[in-house]
Amino acid sequence: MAFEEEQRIFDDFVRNKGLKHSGQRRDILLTFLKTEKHLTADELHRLVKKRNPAIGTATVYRTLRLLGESGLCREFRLDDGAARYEHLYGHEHHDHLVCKSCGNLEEVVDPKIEKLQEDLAKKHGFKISSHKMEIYGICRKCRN
Amino acid sequence: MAFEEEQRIFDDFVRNKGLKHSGQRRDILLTFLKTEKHLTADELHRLVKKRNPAIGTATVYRTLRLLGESGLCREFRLDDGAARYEHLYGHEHHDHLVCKSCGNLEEVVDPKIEKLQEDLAKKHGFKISSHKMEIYGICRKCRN
DNA sequence: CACATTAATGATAATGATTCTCATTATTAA
DNA sequence: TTAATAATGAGAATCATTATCATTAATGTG
Ligand SMILES: [Mn+2]
Ligand SMILES: [Mn+2]
Ligand SMILES: [Zn+2]
Ligand SMILES: [Zn+2]
Repeated sequence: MAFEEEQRIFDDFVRNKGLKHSGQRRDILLTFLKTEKHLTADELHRLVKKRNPAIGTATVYRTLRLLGESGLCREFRLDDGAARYEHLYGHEHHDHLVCKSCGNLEEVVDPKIEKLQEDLAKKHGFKISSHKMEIYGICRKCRN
Repeated sequence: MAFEEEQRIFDDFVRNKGLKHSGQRRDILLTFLKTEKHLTADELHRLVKKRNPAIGTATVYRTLRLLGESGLCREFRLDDGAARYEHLYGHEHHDHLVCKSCGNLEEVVDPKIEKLQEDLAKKHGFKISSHKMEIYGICRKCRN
């Protein structure tokens, strides 16, 4: 089984917090790790239920919060409102090209833009803690 | 009374759509125009009720949609989930510096960043329809 | 292993934002 | 003034997410 590194991180996190392990948490973690998609809690829940049909909504949300706290995942939201989750561990910061046709998210980074964002903030006396940039449009595939 | 231009745009829009005028719509429009803040529907509703206490929630949402369709306002959402509305007519595209301490939004534009965003999309064969960029952190005032 | 302690779970209720439904009222053009 | 029809507001419905709580499972100890 892969993801030993991530599993170890989560195990350590759980132990250090005085929490307990559970089959549900393991199922959710592995299902999350197995996809590189940007899933909503509901989409992840559907996937996890293939592995363990009894898992409840609340447990998915609760575990997602723990994954966030342990540094394994990151929550963000597009303009559609629902929260989405993506891998954080071993993934550099990046922004997204969001296709309004197929819904796919392409991950991109432009160091020049990142630099200019810092300059822009500095010029306004603003201390950055994070930023987000999304470009909406039609992806190459969908344009044919 | 100011905002003649915006009022004419809205009147034309209503007429061309075969809709009707109403005191409520006028109250909501004027209240919206009078602030330069980035309000949620609920915040706007509170303000409008000072002018007309009987106005209902649904009417605020319905009118906000019409303002959007007529080009007078733009909906967007920060990472907190709730939709916010800002003036669109007579306002250039801009991005936001979002202060996590006082909640203030500062409007900014950097033509160099805008240009690099286009280049970035082009490089990926992506056809842009819009984009959003938000920088989160602490504003000058809040840093003391 | 048996037990006590305490965290985890899942069903379900609750919440907050937004939309829908519908009976009533207001606007408009004739 | 009237007939046609759009607009309104109250409240129900919806959707994503969180809270509550009785029950179950995990953990450390003897
Ligand atoms: Mn991503
Ligand atoms: Mn703005
Ligand atoms: Zn696409
Ligand atoms: Zn501030």
